[in-house]
Amino acid sequence: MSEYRRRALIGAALCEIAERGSLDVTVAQIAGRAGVSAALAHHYFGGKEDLILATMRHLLAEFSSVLVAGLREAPDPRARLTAIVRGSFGREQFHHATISAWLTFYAKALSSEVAAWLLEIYQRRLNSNLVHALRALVPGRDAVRIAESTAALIDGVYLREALRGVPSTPESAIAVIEHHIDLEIRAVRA
Amino acid sequence: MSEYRRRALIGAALCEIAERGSLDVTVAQIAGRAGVSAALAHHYFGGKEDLILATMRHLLAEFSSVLVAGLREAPDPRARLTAIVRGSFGREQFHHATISAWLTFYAKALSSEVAAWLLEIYQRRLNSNLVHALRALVPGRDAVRIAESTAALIDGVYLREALRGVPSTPESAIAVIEHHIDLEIRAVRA
DNA sequence: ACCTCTATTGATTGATTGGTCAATCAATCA
DNA sequence: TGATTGATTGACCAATCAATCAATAGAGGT
Repeated sequence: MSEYRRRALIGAALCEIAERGSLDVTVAQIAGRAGVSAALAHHYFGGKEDLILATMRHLLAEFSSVLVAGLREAPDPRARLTAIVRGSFGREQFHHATISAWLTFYAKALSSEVAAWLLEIYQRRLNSNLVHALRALVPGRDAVRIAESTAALIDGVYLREALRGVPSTPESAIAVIEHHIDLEIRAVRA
Repeated sequence: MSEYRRRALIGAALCEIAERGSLDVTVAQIAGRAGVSAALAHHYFGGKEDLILATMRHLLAEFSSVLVAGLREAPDPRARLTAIVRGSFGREQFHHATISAWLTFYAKALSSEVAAWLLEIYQRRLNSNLVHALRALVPGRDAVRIAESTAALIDGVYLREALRGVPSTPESAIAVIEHHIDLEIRAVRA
C-alpha cells in the first residue's frame, strides 16, 4: 500500500500543480485528488516540501528514462542528437500539464536549494549527452559551444510552449532545434 | 508624495521578489523594505495583486524603453537586430534581481490571466521588432521563422542565466544570439 | 483471544496573511 | 482660527494552511 499511495500522491501533486499553474497548492488539495486525507500525505512524505521535491524528482526521472531509451536505439552520433531532441519534446513531456509543472519547478529553483540542485543535475546530464554526441561530429571546443546554445534553445522553445495557451504538436518545435543543430554543424565544417 | 511612494513600493517589490525568488512575498515585507506600513501599500494599490502587476508592468516598460532607445540609433537592419539583442541583455536587464523577477513572472503568467496578457504583449512586440528588421535581410517567410527561433533562444539563454548562481557578463550571451542570427541569415542567402 | 504494527482520519493548533478601519498627524485653505 | 483633505499607521479580523496528535480499524502473527 505504501508504494501505491506515494505514486498516487505524486501524480495528484503533478496534476494539481499543472492545473493551478503554481506551486501554491495545499496538501489538502493534493491529498483530496488522490482520494486520501491530508494527514496521510504528511504520514508518507515528511512534509509539504518533501512531497513537492519528490514530485520534481519524478518528472526528472521520467525524462531521464525517456532519454536513455531513445539514445540506446540511436545508430550514429547525429541520430543521438535527434534522440535527445525528440526526447525533450516527447509525448509525455509535451503535455500542457507537464510543461506547466516544469516551468513552475524552474521558478522554485530560484528559492529552494534542493530544487536548484536537482535542476542542475538535469541540465548537466542534458549538456553532457549533447557534448558527447557532438564530439563525434565537430572539434571539442565547438561541441561545447553548440551544446550550450542547443540546450538554451530547447529551454526557450519549451518555455514559449508553456506560455502559449493552445497546445500544438511537438513536430514544429523539434524542427526548429534540428535546423539549428544542422546549421551549427555545417558552419563548423565549412 | 503619491508618485514617490508608488515608485518606492514597486522598487521594493522588485527587490523582494528577486531576493526571495518567488512571488510569495507578503505585502508587509514589501512595505517594510519601502519603509512604510503594509496598510499604505493597500492604500496606493488596491491589493496585493495590483501591486504585483504594477511591478510587472514596470519591468516591461523599462525593457521597452531600452529597446526603443537602442533601435533609434541603429543605422541599418543588421544593426537593428544587434540593438534588439543588446537591449535584451542590457545592463539593467541582466542584473540577477531582474532576471529572477522575470522568471517568476513567467511562472505567474501560468495562473494569472492579466500576467499572461502582459507577457503576450511583450512577446508580440519583441517578435514584431525582430521580423521587421529581418524582412530587410531575408524573404518574408524566413524572417518569421528566424524571428521565432531567435526569440526562443533569447528566452532560453535568459532562463539559464537566471538559474546559474554566479552572475556573468552579458557579452557571452550576446555572442551566442548574434552567432545564431548570422548563421540563419547566411543559410538563407546561400 | 491477545498483541503489534501499519494505515488512516477527524479534530485541533499555531502561525501567517491579505485586507479593513478608525484614529492620528500634517499641510492646506477659507 | 477652524475646517478639510490626504498621508499614514497600529490594531484587528477572517481565512487559510501546514503540521500534530489521539484515536480507530484492520491485518497478521502468537
